[in-house]
Amino acid sequence: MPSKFDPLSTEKEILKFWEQNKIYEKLKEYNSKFEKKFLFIDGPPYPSSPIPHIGTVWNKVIKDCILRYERLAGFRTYDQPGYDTHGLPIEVAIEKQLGIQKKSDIIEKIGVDNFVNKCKEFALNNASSLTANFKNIGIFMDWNNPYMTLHNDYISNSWMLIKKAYERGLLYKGVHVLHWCPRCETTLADYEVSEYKEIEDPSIYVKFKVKGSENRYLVIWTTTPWTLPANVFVMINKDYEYAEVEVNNEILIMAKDRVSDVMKEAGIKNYKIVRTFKGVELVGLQYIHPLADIVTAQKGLDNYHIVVDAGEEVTLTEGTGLVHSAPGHGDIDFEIGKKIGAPVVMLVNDRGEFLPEAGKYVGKNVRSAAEEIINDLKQRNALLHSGKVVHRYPVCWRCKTPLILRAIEQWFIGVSKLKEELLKEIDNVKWVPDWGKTRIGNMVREIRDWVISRQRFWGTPLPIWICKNCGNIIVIGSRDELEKVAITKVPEDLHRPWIDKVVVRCNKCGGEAHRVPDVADVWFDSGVAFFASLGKDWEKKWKEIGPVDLVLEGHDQLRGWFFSLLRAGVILLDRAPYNAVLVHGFMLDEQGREMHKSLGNYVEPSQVTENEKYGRDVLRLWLLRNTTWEDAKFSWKALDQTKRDLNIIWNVYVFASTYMNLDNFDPRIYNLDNLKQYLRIEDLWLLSRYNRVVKEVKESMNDFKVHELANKMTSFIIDDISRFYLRLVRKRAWNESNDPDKIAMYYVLYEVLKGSLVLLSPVIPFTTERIYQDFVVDKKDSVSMESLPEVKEEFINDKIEKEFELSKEIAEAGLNARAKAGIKLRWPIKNAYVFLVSDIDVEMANNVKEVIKFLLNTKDVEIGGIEGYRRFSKIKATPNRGTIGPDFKRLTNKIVEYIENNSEKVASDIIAKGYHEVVIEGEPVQIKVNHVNILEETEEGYISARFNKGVVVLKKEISKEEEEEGIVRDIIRRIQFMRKQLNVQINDYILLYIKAPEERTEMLKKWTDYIKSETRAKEVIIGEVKGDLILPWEIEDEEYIIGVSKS
RNA sequence: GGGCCCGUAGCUUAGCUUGGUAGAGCGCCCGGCUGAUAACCGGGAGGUCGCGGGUUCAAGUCCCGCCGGGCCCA
Repeated sequence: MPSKFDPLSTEKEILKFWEQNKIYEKLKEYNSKFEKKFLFIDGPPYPSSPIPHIGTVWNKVIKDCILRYERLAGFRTYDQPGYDTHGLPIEVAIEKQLGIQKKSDIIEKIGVDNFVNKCKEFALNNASSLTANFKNIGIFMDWNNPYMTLHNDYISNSWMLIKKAYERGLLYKGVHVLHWCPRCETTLADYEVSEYKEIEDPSIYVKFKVKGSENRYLVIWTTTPWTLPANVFVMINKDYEYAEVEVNNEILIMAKDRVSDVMKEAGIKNYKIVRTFKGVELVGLQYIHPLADIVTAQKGLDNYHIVVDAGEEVTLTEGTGLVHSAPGHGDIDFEIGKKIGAPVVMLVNDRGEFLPEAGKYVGKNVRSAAEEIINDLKQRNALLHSGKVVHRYPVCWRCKTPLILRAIEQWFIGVSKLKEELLKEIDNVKWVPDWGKTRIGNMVREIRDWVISRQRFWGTPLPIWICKNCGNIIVIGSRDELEKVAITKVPEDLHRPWIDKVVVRCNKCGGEAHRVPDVADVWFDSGVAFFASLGKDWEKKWKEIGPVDLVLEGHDQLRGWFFSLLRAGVILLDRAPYNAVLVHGFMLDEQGREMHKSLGNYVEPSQVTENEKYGRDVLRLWLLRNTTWEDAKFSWKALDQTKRDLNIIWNVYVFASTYMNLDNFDPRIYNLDNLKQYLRIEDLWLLSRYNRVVKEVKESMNDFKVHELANKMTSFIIDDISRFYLRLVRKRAWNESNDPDKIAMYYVLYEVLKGSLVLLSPVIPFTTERIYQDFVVDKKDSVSMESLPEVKEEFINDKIEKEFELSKEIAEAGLNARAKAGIKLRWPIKNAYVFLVSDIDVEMANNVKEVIKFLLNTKDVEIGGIEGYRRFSKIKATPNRGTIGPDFKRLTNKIVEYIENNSEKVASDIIAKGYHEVVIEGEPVQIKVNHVNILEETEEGYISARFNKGVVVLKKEISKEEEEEGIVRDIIRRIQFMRKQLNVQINDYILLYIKAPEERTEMLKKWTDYIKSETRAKEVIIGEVKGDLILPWEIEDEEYIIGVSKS
């Protein structure tokens, strides 16, 4: 493998390798033989744009990581991607393309068939482009076989849900007040009302004259004057306090607490509250509608124009405490009106224009008519005040037109009846994280019936036929079923307009039944994915491979897709269709804002993946390291760091590969049992660490915690292997012979690195594939065909890991002491002293004495109890809370304080007798050695560094012998540098010439053998200036001239 | 108005399910080219873990309230 890490060219190479060697196809074939199954259903993205958002890339990379991991884990993995291809996003895009302004133009000018075909083409093109982008970042899914909601098999399968709902008595056509887009001319469900805009609307106070009075008026407030022609009654809260307010000889009735605000807003300064009373007095009061003479629909409504108690639906935060109600244009109005038997007056057509029943306003757009309505009110002395208000108003999620509310007849599935079943089912699902369950639970408690019909073209046609003769409803569950009852040809394409022409024979009267014209809600399309995507014979397939093992999407899908899947699963199968849900966060910009092209903060994935500084795996690793369910902020700095980490990982494999290849090491001819006796303690430590990490990672992945996989594996390779183990074992690789000591090290390293490669392959598949092809000798076609490494519990050794942790802590303190004393690490010292508080720590440190010596670069190390520090120090005691707490409970803080205030006395008693006695709050207390840490201050001539388990002491002064060896090591270092400059290979010999200061010449002659062996020199000639490369070096203020030649 | 999430060193964050003396990277200060890698390695300083209560011998971690920020519903 190349020694230099170059992600961009590596990744292109691997993309080609995968393509040319059909790696995915081979993997699929290989994987299909596994016994256990893992069914994954892809949440279908909208192919509305060919370039994916980084957040979408994160989504795909998480999915890819999990799928790759499940394959390694031995699961037969169902990995079909999906695309959501119907609905308003596509329709609006095509309308724009074709310059269509209104729905009727589609029918009259373009033709529905033509329109539908263009929608289809658009969706397929974008899907194709997205697919290429996903493949490019290494997403191993079945891209030749995506499910698409526009496929006829998918549509045919999906009909079964509606039929099942019908059979269960859940399907109905009914009237509800729903949001309506007058431009798109379709209803929208609540969950599609996701966009709001700041909109200016009229804010008017209107007087409704009390019937039978001369000058008494109910005052109502509205920002939707267009709903006044449809007014049926007025709502109050009977428990509120109301007032009669005298203004210009008129009595205005409103809530007492609203009087001053209303007067202020209306600019009325002269008014008087003449009476206050409970709202109950108003109930049943009749009023006269101010526009009755010009609104046809108001005829016959006199008896309904009364004041009604609506309880807490009426608030005092704004308005007057009297609420004008138009059941045809308001949700709450509708529900209250149903209770009291009031008629539903709905005066607006699909385009947002008034119907003839609106009388004077017929044909006018509801928003445009506001001014005229306000004028008419004024002329009738019914307008108290007219102003403007800017408020957040819902707009169409695709075309941004302000929505209106209309009571309209639509097709519903009565899911509110299934509330208890839904709540029970979410308990049976694993939610990662837990709060996903709490959230969706709250949604279920507030669930409303599912409006599944839409008045558009490009969608799944509702499979509902109604007999023209007798009105019988026929619900069809599949294409096969339709063919059996159709008396006309069933077209290949089940879309509108062709499906509209299919006539069905009525099974009741023999008459002709025609399809209702509606198409289905897009959440219907995605909600049926778990079975509709299985193709023909979905029921048989479901029995084989259902239920879904995992669905995985952003947290917005709790209310969206996860919810629609859940509803569909319970309706169709009486169960949640999935076993587990993983929720991921959103990708934000560096400031925490959402990324949008219009905001100029949008980063395209290719800015990372095609950047020679980074690459695909850098992006993948960084994405996966973020905590999956939390929103993440994009960060170039974090990508820099990730690149560095990947480089270190690469170098670990370069090191291992280089030396193993040099020695022709073949792991297949050895086994661990034979090599066990040659293992050093650091080998055992690495095996312990490795098996522990493998175990932890497997546990993490049981919960699909991919960020823990990514973080633990990279940390293990970088911290444990690169920064620690390789430093310890490097010298073992230099040995020329096939020494078992070296082979043992190679064997352990190979096993660990190979297993690590496999575990990392779901995270960084490009890099691991490249390394795998060079590093692994017993290899398969691809790293992705490997199996997860086994956990060998017998190697997990708490004791060794603690010993090595201790050695690190000792080394850290020792290096600190060196730095304080100004002693370079390269200079060997004769002695270091380590004093530890705990006898157990002393024993452990002695077990890793050789490691400590190496790490400190000392010839010897004296390890002992903390009392040994007395030779160098004065002593003190500090409290150890971890042991005081359990022993003394509530006295703990007092004892801690006592020890701190009597440090030396406590310390000396403990040293002398093993304990210190004191009375605290009347209780005798015996402080023992394990209750404290004994620390001491260092004498002159020595330098120490404390750490929480003890102290490391070094002699400040360097001896002559130590100095000589230090200089030799400095010389050796320069020689290594020059070898590199000459491009001398690791196993090549050199000739060496060294000219030293006169007083060093004799000294150097004593060290020539040492220098030879350390630098791989054939000869060392002292005193001559010669060589292919000659450089002067200044070492300890003296000049040395070193010459190097290849031999 | 209701629900959910987040708050740890100057910056970015791990730790929380399973309570025990708070870790990492960058930045800052001081060192180093001990034959993979200077795109590297080492040491140090720096943290009232948003605030206040509670449970506990012991709380970043569990419970309650508040403050600030974000998302969803209305």
